[in-house]
Amino acid sequence: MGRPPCCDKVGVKKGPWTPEEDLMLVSYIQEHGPGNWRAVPTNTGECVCLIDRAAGVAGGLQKIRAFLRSVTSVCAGLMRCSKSCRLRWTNYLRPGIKRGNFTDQEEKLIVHLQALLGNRWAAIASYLPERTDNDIKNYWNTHLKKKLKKMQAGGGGEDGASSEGGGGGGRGKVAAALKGQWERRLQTDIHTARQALRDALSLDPSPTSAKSAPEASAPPAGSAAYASSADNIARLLQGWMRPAGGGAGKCPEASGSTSTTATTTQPQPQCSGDGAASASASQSGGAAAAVVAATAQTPEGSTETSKIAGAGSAPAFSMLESWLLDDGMCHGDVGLMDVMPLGDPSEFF
DNA sequence: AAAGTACCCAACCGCAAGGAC
DNA sequence: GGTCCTTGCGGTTGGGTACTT
Repeated sequence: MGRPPCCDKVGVKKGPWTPEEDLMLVSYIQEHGPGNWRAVPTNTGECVCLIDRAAGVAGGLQKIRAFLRSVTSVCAGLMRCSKSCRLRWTNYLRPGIKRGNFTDQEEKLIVHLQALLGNRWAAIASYLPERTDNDIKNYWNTHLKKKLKKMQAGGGGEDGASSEGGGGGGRGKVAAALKGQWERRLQTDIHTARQALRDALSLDPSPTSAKSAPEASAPPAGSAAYASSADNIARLLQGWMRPAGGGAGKCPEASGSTSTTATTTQPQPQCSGDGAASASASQSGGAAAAVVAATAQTPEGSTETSKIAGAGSAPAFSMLESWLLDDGMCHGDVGLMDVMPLGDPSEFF
């Protein structure tokens, strides 16, 4: 048999993405929505027309248009394989992505989930709607793994949750037992698996614990300023405006402040569809923001937008339960971080 | 100041699952 | 039912940057 390569190896560009490539991709997705990645490399030649169409939104588009026209390769479409396009979108460009600076709360949640789910980064990422699996995976490999190792080596073993540590103290055993329990049940019946998940999470539904959300370490859900891809694109645009000094595709301010064109955006209730996205566009006022906001409206983006954090709500167990367990519920309505106050990982188990 | 080393992260690769034909 | 195609996932790598000597 043998699977054919996802694309011709000849003439396919690899390596870091350039700002113009990013914009082409975003423009394409604005028009067609995420998905059908196979068609992206061939169809992205349309992007200049799209940008023309959007030219009235902000003056900055004139510059973008001029820039794109100055790049001869633009009209030939993206010289990228579909896989690369999808990855770039999901890991970097899609709306609602928060980059860098993991909060303590997020850190703990990742540790919890890693203990429960193992290295199923996509599954873990689904509980952190504004983080990508790649981001979480990187963060785990570079920070958390070491941290946990240190803790265990330090004798405390505050968190026996590491999948590698395995041993640890009694708490680690409990965690392992819970994990095993949950997985066994998952294999037998989805309903019992749901119950197992409930058991494993063993949340205290009391209002006191619900109120104990660490407001200092994490912003209130309603006002969480998650960087949208408008910010991401704005950074790219910043890169354009500068002399091409650094490596292509690398944003000088990749983890730093947002540009002047992009203001902080509110969490967008993506599942509800349109309003918030366009609001974000008008707030940002930038060309890329308009492009991105329009992208967020695409109806095909259900799989993408379902990961996007929405407005917070009172951290009630019923909400958490729904969020976690209801297949039909759009996960974009509320992020787990919004409903699940986290304490010490060791307390968790 | 230069060289060496460690760290971080974006991107690639290969595999697997699911759907279409 | 079999084959091919597309998408998603997890592991790994390579290049850039920061830090140390």
